[in-house]
Amino acid sequence: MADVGGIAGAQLRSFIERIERLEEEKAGLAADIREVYAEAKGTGFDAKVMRQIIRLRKMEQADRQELETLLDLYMAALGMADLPPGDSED
Amino acid sequence: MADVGGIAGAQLRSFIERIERLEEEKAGLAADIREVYAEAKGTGFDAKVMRQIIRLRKMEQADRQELETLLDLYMAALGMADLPPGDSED
Amino acid sequence: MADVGGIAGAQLRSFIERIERLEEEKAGLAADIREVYAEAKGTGFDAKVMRQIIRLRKMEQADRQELETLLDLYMAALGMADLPPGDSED
Amino acid sequence: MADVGGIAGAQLRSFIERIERLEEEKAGLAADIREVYAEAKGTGFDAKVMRQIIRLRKMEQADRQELETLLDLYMAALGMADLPPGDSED
DNA sequence: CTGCCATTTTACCGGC
DNA sequence: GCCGGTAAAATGGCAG
Repeated sequence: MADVGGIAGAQLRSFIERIERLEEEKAGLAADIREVYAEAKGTGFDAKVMRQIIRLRKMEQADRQELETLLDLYMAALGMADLPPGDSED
Repeated sequence: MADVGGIAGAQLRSFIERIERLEEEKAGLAADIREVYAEAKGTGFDAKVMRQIIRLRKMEQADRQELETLLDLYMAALGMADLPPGDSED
Repeated sequence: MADVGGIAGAQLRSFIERIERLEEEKAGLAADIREVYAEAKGTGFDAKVMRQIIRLRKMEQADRQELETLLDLYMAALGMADLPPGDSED
Repeated sequence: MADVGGIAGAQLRSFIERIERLEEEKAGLAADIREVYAEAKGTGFDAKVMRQIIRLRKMEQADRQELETLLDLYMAALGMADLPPGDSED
């Protein structure tokens, strides 16, 4: 610990408050998201399915990134420069 | 689902994208929070202690909320109004 | 998985069954709890209020725990032992 | 509410304590279950897969019960007595 | 049958 | 780099 009861106390307090503020904003966004789900539900969509879709899209994106990372690795290993995106073929 | 292949597709897409956007912002805030922890750590504070403090503060606040809820419940059970001031209802 | 189709199958089955057994008991207790709530309701108590009280008590207890944890963390950070009494160490 | 501050208080306390006791036991079982998962993990099994299996088995069992319930309904509708299991015909 | 709450499960983050 | 614990998300159950 830095300095119990000294100047560090004020600094710690500052850090804590910054974090709490950010967490509040985060909670606000979570609330917004819930609202959107609710609205979608009101329009006849099933939230559970929607969540699945979003999860899937995220994973596909992650896979894509992983693939690109792997590609970069291979290319680096081969001594080839980074080709512009959109030119990869399978 | 509302209408597979119909106009609902566009609507669903819109909902999904709104959510994804919000989630992105949320992830951004999470990153910010991590940064603050890192900065604090760099100044000599222990993240574990900080998290504990924040958790404790949140719980104290939650306790307060719980107590109020309990009070409201009791008052409702006793047939007392506890309406917010200025809120008239017919 | 350890060994598909080998002896591991029996082992897995054993784990699964142990868990299922425990879950059954757990479900039994949940049923018991529901019964108590029902009985209380029959005596004129409001389950919602009861739940709130129980939640509050649990949180107060949790707060206590958190405070102790925090204290331990501080003491550890300050290099103080906080060993249980009677626990000698060389 | 029954009687704020009267004899009901003792009764309420009793109910609360019974519930808290049961919840404690329930928590104990949850801990046991976690232990089994841990043990299984130590033997090389993946907890996530195990959970999936257990969920599946439960659903199958639920389906079976649903089927039996449905069968009972049909039989009742047909004015037929409860036949011993294994004697169902379509 | 809808909304709320508890529980459970998954994902993340820090420690060893 | 993995593991353990901790926080968030999500699912399921319950009351109204």
